[in-house]
Amino acid sequence: MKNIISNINKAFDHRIRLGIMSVLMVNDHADFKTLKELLGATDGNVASHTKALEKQNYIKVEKSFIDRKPNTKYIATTTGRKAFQEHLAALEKLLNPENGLKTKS
Amino acid sequence: MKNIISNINKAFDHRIRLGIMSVLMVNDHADFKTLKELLGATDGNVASHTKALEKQNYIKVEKSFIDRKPNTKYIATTTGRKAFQEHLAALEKLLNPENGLKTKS
DNA sequence: TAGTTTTACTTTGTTTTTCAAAGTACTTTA
DNA sequence: TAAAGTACTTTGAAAAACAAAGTAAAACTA
Repeated sequence: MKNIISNINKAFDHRIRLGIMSVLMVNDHADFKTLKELLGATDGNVASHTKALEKQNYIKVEKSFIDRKPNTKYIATTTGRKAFQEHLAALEKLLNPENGLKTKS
Repeated sequence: MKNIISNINKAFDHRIRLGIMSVLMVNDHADFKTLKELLGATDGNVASHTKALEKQNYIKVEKSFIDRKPNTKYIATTTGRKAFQEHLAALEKLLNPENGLKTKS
């Protein structure tokens, strides 16, 4: 490890994306509206952050019609779950005071 | 709490700022060069992220000369320490799977 | 059944943030 | 005293974030 933040994943460096992943880790899927409400985000915000995670292959999208209305369902991919867990491990390591951050005694 | 990310502090939403605060939580101070090396960041990057934290009154800066060379020392303020600890609490709460993120049984 | 509102998103363009290269002001070394 | 190094700061381009506006179909309303 070259530096103390090298294992922190840039893709999860934003609270909305962190929130999306957290939701998708405990639920096998969540739809657009659910994410929007849980995160208190605007439509455009949910759209762009989910798109960013999709681009990285961390989540996938399934579009269908439920009750004749369009429904967009987001699901964390295996890659995404793995990446997120590694991110959490990196966070824990960084934030744990007993981890060599002290520069002098 | 209106939504699951409302207690996550936007000011710490970036890995470099997270790293700076982590370092300043365990060390009573750190200078420019130390932060730069620990974080593996560029000069401009350290400058702008410390400035952002300074603007929020989360860290303060002390400038002096050591061995006739300019030295910039960063110190976490009481406000900053408090804000960071609250941020960590919010993160833990969000990331703990047993915290009401499940939308259905 | 024509018009209005709502739902479920997507697109757009502005604003904000991030970033590293270049700049500054010294000090040190040759 | 010229060149190189140190310790930052400034700058401006590039990328990201954001919410307002747009779209399209459904549902309600008169």
